[in-house]
Amino acid sequence: MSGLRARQKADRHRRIIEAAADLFREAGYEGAKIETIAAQAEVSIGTIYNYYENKGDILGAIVSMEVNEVLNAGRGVVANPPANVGDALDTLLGIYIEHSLHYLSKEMWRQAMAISTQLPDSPFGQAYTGLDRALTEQISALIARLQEIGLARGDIDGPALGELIFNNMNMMFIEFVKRDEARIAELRAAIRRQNRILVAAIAV
Amino acid sequence: MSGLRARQKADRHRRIIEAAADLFREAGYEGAKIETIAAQAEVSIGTIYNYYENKGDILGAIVSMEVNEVLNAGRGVVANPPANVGDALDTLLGIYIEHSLHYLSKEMWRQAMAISTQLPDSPFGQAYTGLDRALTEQISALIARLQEIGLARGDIDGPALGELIFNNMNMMFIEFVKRDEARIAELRAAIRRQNRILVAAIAV
DNA sequence: CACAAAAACAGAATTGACTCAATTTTAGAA
DNA sequence: TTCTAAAATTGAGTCAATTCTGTTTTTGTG
Repeated sequence: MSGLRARQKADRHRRIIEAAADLFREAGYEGAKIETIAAQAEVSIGTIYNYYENKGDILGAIVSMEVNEVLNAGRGVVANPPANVGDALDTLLGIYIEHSLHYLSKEMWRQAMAISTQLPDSPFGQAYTGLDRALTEQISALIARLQEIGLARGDIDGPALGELIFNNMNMMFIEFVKRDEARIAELRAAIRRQNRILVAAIAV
Repeated sequence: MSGLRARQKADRHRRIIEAAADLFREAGYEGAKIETIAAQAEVSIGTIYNYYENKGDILGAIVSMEVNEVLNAGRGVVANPPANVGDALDTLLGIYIEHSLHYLSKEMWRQAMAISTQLPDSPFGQAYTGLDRALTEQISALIARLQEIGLARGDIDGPALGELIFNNMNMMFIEFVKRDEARIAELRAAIRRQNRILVAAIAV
């Protein structure tokens, strides 16, 4: 039952993603033609569209892998947070940001974000919304953890705060990927400055 | 010197924008073909591209008008803010949000936002970044005003707070336009809930 | 008023994402 | 092993944004 067909399918998925990732890196998202991806993956154009609804979904598959890695890395911080609110937030958001350009270029991020708002109901659009939610929840989980430990005030609206922090970081990240010359260190510093207001309000 | 050519130019700009706005409303952004816009504006396809770099820039011109109206409306609130921090913020952000769907549909917003991150260096991409900045600064100006009046603590980092509030609202607005069934009232309520944390931290 | 240069216009040609009807491959029943 | 239905693949064709090149209009000068 797990026969040939399933194996070929998985293999073709892999070949398409690999070819696309290579070409996106080399030529950029716009520069990578479906025709070229198909050729490099040794499948036809039609097959690509059998596996992915549109070009954006191919990029989406790559972005999802990246974000899932980030979520994974974040778990460690939530389980074992630094001993004060400011550092805990900075560490978690730092992981998100530092990881972000490992596999994806700024251009790829720009495209991915654009597609996710342009086609919110496409497979990737929905997946992306889910990833955002997962990140938001991880931040909320960190806050809940800090409240448990007694590092953050218990009367704070944790979920709302998590959204606030994620939304702000995400918007800052969008502006960051829009400017090629923007540096990660500056991004982190700016976010720290903004979060300082919150940290002051919620630290015990 | 201000002769025929300049007048024709202004007239063609107007005709293109009007035709595009009509068609975007009727058929949606994707559904509106450049060919049709050109026909309705009584110019050729080539001429449209002489006036706008790409389809997105046409939408951009419409969005810019809308946001400028919103900025204008916001000035009144900054000049004469409600007598407490929570209401002042709610009133200003309320104006932004309530105005937002006057001329633009959610689909048009989705496209506009997507384009602004996809092509940050296109004329519209840059304009959009400028508009975001102007909105952020207006929020910061409101905070400064509240600090002057003595309604907000003077030791708060106003500019950073302005960014935080704008970024959060903007991200919430993006999620709002991504879901057709989302309602303005719910959006405002969610933002109020998030801002409550900030209001508690900065109100005198 | 002519006329040359500059600016604007026009629309056919190009390009690249995506579709679709025909063909090939696989699964599994007889 | 043979056969048939279902699943998957293929690539030529479609569609719409954008480009490009030749033509027309405007401007300012002699």
